[in-house]
Amino acid sequence: MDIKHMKYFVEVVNQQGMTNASKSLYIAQPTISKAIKDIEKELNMPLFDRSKRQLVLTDAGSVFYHKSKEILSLYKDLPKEINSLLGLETGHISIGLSAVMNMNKFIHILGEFHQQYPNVTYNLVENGGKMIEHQLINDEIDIGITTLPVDQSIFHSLPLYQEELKLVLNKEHRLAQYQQVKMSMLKDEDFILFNEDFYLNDKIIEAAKNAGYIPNTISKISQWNFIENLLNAHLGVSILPENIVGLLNSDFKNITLEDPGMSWELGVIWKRDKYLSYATRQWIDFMKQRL
DNA sequence: ATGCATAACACTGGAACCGT
DNA sequence: ACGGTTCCAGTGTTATGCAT
Repeated sequence: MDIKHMKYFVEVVNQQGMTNASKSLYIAQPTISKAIKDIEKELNMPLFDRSKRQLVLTDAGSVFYHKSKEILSLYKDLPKEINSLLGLETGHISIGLSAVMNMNKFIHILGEFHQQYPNVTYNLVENGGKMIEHQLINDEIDIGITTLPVDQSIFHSLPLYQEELKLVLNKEHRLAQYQQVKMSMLKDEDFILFNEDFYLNDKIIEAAKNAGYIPNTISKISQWNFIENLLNAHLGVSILPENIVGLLNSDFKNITLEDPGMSWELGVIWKRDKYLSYATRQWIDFMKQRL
């Protein structure tokens, strides 16, 4: 059994079948079949339940899958590790960014990190908090920036900053004259919310429920800058973190919400029990120093 | 029809051997 | 010591069988 066996096995699981795996790996199906048999022979236990139409992982197969992924990840990062020992400090970091955050703060820190480690490259992906957690669990990204708290048994976290959530509406709106508003006063309003991938969405719906109603959602978006157009068109009101409010056109009115708990905290999170590349570890250390 | 397993065969690279 | 040849194990392919 070697790295190649593990690579084939992981691909069979990922592609949900040997035939699909053979296609994605550009090799013949029997090669895969034989490789899986070889592993099973060496381990002396089946990795798949073949009695069903589709291959199903056995308990042993599940353990082998997760361990193989770890080993393949270690193997992939080996050249980078060696480079870091030689002082070349190269690497690549995939970062999932909350689509509801002020990017300027983050980009500034990234810029400073780049000065120190110019050979490190990045993949920046914008998403909702739930999707970021999902991507971290599936090892699709190395680091996420999202809402805290997170499940501490799955993730490590580092708080970034806390901010208030503000009601944002058109200046001509009937509530625009108020300095402070309660959620209960928004009972008859149409809400422009984020989609279900966003924890902000959950928070707003929960606050509305606490105030005794289910918010009437007129539109669900995945990019905060769409809100500007929808507010301009008098389509409804929205609730946004104050850092995002600061980026909006000044023609909108933002109002403090009196209800308790209308704030949130953003933080850096990464998966527990996962091997982190040299570049990723440096990035986390750098963030810790900066914060 | 589709997907996995098996058999037979081809190709490749390394080890062993041999002649110069 | 060096270079050429042979052998063999490992890894892949195609063809085909079998189960669902």
